[in-house]
Amino acid sequence: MGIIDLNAIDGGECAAAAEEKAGVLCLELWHACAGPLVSLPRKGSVVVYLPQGHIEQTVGEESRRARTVFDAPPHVFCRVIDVQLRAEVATDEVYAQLSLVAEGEDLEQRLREGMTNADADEDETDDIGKSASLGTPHMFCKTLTASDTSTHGGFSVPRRAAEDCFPPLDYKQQRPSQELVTKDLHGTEWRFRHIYRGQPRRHLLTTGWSAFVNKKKLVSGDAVLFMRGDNGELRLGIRRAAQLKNTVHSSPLYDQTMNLNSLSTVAGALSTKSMFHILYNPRASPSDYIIPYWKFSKRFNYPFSVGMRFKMCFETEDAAERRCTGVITGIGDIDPIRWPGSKWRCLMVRWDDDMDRSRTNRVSPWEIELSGSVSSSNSFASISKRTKISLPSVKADIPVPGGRDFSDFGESLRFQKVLQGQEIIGLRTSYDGNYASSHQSSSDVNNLGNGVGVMFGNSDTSYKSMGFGESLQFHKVLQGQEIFPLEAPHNSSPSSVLMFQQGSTHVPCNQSMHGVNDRDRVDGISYCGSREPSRVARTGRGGCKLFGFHLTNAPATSEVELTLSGSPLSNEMNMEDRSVGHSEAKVSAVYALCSIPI
Amino acid sequence: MGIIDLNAIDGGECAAAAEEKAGVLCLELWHACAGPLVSLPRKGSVVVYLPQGHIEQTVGEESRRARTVFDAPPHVFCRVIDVQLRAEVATDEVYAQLSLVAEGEDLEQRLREGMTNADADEDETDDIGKSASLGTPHMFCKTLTASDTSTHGGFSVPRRAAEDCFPPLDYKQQRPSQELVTKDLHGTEWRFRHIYRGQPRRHLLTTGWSAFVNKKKLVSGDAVLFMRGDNGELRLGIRRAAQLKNTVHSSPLYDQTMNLNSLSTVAGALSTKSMFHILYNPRASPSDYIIPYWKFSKRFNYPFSVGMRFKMCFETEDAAERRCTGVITGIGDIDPIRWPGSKWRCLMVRWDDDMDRSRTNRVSPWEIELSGSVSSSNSFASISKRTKISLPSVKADIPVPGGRDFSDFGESLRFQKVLQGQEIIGLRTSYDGNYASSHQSSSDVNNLGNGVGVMFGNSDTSYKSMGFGESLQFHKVLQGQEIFPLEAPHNSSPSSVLMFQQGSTHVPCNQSMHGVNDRDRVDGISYCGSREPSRVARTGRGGCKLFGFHLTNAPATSEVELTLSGSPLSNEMNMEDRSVGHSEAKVSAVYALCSIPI
DNA sequence: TTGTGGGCCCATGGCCGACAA
DNA sequence: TTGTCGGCCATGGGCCCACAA
Repeated sequence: MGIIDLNAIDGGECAAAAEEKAGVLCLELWHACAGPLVSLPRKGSVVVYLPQGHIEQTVGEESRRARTVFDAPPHVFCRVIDVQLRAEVATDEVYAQLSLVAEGEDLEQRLREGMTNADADEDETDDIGKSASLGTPHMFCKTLTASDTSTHGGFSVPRRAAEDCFPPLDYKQQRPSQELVTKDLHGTEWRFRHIYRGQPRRHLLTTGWSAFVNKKKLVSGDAVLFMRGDNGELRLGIRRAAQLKNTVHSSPLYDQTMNLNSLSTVAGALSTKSMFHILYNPRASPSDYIIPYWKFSKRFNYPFSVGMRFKMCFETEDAAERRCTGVITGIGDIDPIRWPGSKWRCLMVRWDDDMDRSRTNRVSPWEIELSGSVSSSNSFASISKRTKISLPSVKADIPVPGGRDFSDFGESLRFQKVLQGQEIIGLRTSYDGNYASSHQSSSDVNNLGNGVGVMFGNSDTSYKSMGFGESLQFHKVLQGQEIFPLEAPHNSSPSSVLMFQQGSTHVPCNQSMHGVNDRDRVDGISYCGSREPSRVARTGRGGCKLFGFHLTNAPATSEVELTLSGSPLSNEMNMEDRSVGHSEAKVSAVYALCSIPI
Repeated sequence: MGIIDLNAIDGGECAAAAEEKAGVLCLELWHACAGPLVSLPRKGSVVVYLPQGHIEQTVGEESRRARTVFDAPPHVFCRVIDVQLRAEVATDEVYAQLSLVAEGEDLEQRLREGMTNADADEDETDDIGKSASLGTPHMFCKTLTASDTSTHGGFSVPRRAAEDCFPPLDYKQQRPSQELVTKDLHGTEWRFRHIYRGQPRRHLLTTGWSAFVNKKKLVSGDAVLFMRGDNGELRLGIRRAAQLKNTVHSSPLYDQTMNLNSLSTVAGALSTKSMFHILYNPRASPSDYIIPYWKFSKRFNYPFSVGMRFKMCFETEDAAERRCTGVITGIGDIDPIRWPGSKWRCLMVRWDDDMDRSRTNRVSPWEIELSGSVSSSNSFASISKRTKISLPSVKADIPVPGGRDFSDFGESLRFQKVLQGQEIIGLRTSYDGNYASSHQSSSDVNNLGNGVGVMFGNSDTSYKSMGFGESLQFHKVLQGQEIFPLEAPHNSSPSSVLMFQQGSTHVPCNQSMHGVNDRDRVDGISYCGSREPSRVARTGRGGCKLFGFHLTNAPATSEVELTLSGSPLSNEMNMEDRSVGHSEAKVSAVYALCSIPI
């Protein structure tokens, strides 16, 4: 099985005309699967690449490493050399491989000088797929019901959809039926029995449907797309419900790390202005980190201020577009230490309809439209009238003297006060001891515990050092469980000790086990520390001690690296990890911090 | 599920006495699964480590790299710091993690001076497991029949085995039954319904058995072991039939590369005399590369000569020991370039019973016992009488002046004449061009083609340089196909050009795709070049050109690294490899050469 | 003594219309 | 118009003994 070239629209490379047509169909299918909100940049156009967002969406070891070595500006202007449409073999998830080359700084200079319209062509996004799909309306998308995915029955085809997309049946027959031959994004063939029966009569897919559901691991809530080309060829795609996409190995990240440029390679390519590749999954995250130049430049110097109202489009669960409104509650870099001046999700917002609690409270300027005045520049008088909440405005670019200090963000940033203030002081300690040398090496660990620690604090206090003599008791660390977020203590005293606590806001976190095959993969681990909020608990005998942990300042996600020590035989630790067979184990996890209340 | 510490025999670290007992049981179980021929060195003893054999058993990228950088003597004397018994999570395959430290050269010096009995204790192997299992005969091992593994029925327990290992049943009842609770090497619990029924009555495992077979992916021919500890606790293990163990990811090699010291790290540790770890699977290969010192030293300077007869033990398919006899047909280093003076599989042999064609025709001196005179040193007079074939004896240690020349091995080594003569002259060229820069970089490729090349030849000729202007036409490169061995030309002219040719001796070769998950893994590729033996063919348009290849002198295996160039859209190349999406692809493969006739 | 196969029961998959939202 | 349910049948898993090697 090979990966079908979804990009044959360019022609030239593809000799056979039939294949080219299939390519066009695939291109449409790709966009259909990607959803209405996804648009890709055109080949040859200029985009803005935000490494910050790229790292944020990259999970695991690769991201961890990149976060420390990535020394690139927050906004990189790139020329799009090539756009390749792809689909995950395992999940059918669509993604694009973008080949980019960093542009010279003159372009950026022009932008900073206010020449925002230079080289800005609003039409530069790749709307081929969209317009093409408008030209061929023989497509439908249905969110699967419980009955559709049950083993008990088949797939109920909406009448309009069947009449539109499937070859017509002879309705004069008692139970007209036919066999549908379809191909997915990979070119794999799927055959279904299409029958028109029942009382009242309806279109159903029976034989073959169950196998499809099983193979694609579809669950109710996922959506299937059927698409008929002009030549009558049927294609089908799937669009999964937003769910656990965080299986590292089923995501394009895998390729990213293994076969293409790793993040560190990207960093190198940026500095040398050579080409690099990005596997870009626009559905993986609501915030894009590849932005058309015109879109970015229009917003770069826009005078946002707290209180402004705005609109923003989301994709609803049934893959439809939905407009939401909200108000800007704060402005400020999400990571002023590492990415000062970045616009990546620099706007803090509150939504008018708070029904969806999980929605992000940080957006990037180019994601939103200002209410009332969409494209014009300075007509926010009307916006000011609507302002209901008055919060102190914060200057966007915060100076970072010495690279280690940072300013007070004001009250509007209070919710991230503690966590963003954390910084690493050389804690990346790997202890590869073993039975033979563990005793002599334990002194090193103790040194680490006493001397080095995580520095944290905020502008109200000086840095506090937390030693590592403290240890956490680890309870069951079992396969399939989830990792809980690091929570700040409930009392806001700056001297409180960070702790691991079982919380309600848990983020399914796939531990990145480098190259582990599917059978052995650790899908998630869970741990919880003391339940008392004030102080971490000392472990008794047998448990695993926390010898160190490590926090980074990456936006909206943080990372903890635990060095555990303890007998794997103990009841208090049990982990599907071969390295636990040794006396030490290291656990690295990345999880979101953005939803932590303080 | 965690990895049970199988090594609790040491005590001390493990607090609970019950767990310690379980550890003892696991140790026995480990040895039972490993088979009767496997013995591990004792902690603290001295062994001889043969990097050559280690590399030979390590497949893939890691081995490829190690083969070029490993700059260690062929025999390294090491102190065993620790021995950890392990079992593969995926396959239950047993292996051991050995922690070794290279000893000073004085020990080796003593050996070379003939003090073969110094520090040589024949009792130094770890026979705890064996003797313990002799002390607890409550164990049985049964090779699974078709009925045992069928979904139709359960597991038929041999009567003696059931009476020996299982708790007694009340035979007065109509159909006595009980539930057996067993644990495997990982501590995972398996419950079976044990019933005594049928006409005639017999012991059966019914409920639970099928799940076990499915989960462990047992097939008929595999064997299961049941073992009852003194406390009545039941353990079970499996011993798979020799089969496709060549799934890279299911082998301990994975850990080797990822979590522990890689081979290159071992090379470093050897030079600095620091500790290194080896994941040692004694069942993976018939030849051990970790040898007890006494065993090695007894044979190191032994005056082997062609014609000597010997005995050797093998494990038969039903896990029993079997003695085979043969005659030495030649003596010589398997790789005089890289490992001069190595004793690793330096004896060429012919077996008396040629029923098993696949048996190796090279053995190491310590693997065999000389017929008639086993332990005494110089009584090979009787052996000489038996000599039937007279071949010229070859001196074992061949001088390698300048590190690049080599001597004629004599007629007995003729079969490896051409291939062993090859050597690399700095060919490891990786071309990571891309669309943007491929044109300007092509000159580099041409430079490579004209200037650098593989040097090959033998003692009869001077070195011949083969340029890389030549190119091979690649036909279908498809998933699932196999790679064919590199064959020397059929005419023995030393100026012949090495070529890729479709041959009868193909070796299933797993391409090592670093960290690829199971679905995407390239299981094998095939290629064939021109069918005319004298000259490689020039490719026409569209095909893939061979820009370079690379041969190493590793024993019994060789390696070719191909740098391909060509459009992946062309009909002549199609590969399940995403990197082919670029203009270049690199293919690396390792395969055996030992069975190539010339 | 034990490997294989047939008999039998039952759980599940899967196709159907009934019914109602 | 279409989601869910009960009816119904086919298939296969799994427990039983018969028979024979």
